[in-house]
Amino acid sequence: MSVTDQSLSDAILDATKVAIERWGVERLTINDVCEAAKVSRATLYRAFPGGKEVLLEALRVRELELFFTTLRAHAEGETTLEDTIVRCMVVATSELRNDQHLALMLAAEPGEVATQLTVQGVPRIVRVATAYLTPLLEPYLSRKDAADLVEVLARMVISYFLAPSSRFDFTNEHQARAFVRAHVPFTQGAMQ
Amino acid sequence: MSVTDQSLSDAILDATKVAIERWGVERLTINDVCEAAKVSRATLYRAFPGGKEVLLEALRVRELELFFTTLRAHAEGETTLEDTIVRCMVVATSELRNDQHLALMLAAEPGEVATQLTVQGVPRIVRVATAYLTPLLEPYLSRKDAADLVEVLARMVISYFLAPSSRFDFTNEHQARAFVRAHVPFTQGAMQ
DNA sequence: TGCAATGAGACAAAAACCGTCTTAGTGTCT
DNA sequence: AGACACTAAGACGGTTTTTGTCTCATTGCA
Repeated sequence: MSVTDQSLSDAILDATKVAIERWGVERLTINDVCEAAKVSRATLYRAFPGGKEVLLEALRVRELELFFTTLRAHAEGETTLEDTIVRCMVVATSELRNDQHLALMLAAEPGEVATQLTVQGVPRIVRVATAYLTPLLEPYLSRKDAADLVEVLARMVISYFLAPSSRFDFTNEHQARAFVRAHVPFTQGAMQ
Repeated sequence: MSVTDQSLSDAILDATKVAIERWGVERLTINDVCEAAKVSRATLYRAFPGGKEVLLEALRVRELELFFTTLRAHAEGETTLEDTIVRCMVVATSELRNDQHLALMLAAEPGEVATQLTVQGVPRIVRVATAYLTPLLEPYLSRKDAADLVEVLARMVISYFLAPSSRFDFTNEHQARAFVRAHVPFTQGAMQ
């Protein structure tokens, strides 16, 4: 039962993603999702009681966790604090640029991304980022320092993603490293 | 007045195109067009009395004529019947592949393209094609033969666009030429 | 000033959408 | 076979969107 539910919910969330990519969140309809998932409306409402809002919220949660799971996997091989941080920044920024993880995480159209991302999205992103990435830094820092650092870095990545700077392009490893050395505590050459 | 009307209508049609590219024809609303055109609803309904249907119909007409105007311009330089035919086929097929002229001409979503294109669209396309392209062939053929040939070729291009063949890819000049020589009357090597 | 064109928005009618519910069908387990 | 869980299909009333029309104030220009 639990397994069936899981795959049904997943299939519906997959379909939601597909439907959003086609119609955009604003024009998304429950029927779109049902058609994409080849599922009746009754079934969808059973899986996600509460309708569209609950569905989108579930999708956001799933995509957000997927995002940070992937990110952590990319950075797990690094062997120093600086390398770990740099890798996280590069991968996170690159993923945000290419994919539309963003639109899915935030369930907002391009125009509203900025608003949603700053006002509503950041706290949750910071929370998940802390939960997923703090362990990566614990070999090098105390738990509290690691958590504090993850939060700061998450905010940095979001800020530079929303408003790119000509000084630092975080998709470029060298520039990301230069940024880290200049501005992140606990790393070589950082301002203390 | 006439000039102003002309540029207003054109601006609205341009906006319609933009809005369709963003939302798709199915989810297109009049307000989308008004916003894209920065025009009030009253103005739009004054320019296109009858609403969405009239608007889309006007867009189809404009895009269709633009398509064949461009096509004729591409083929006007050729100096033999065969070259003219080949060029038309290559350019037409290529344009259809790349752009979404199709969606605009037919005002239909991908799923419905086939239906619309075969049942409703073909007669009109054939009519416009005949009007625009027949003159290109008149140096080589009688008016009647030219018109008949244009119709057949138009149907060929549409058919091979909808259901591509591994034998003949009309975007490839050599393959198009081979097709013409094998199957089009009045050209060298054709079956009579 | 007078005139043509436009923007803004109110308005009712039509359409789309939502969320719930019933019914009938399907497959599974005992 | 019979009970059970699950689903597709679609009817339903209520809500929101969208449509098309209309009025009125404003703008720009002769």
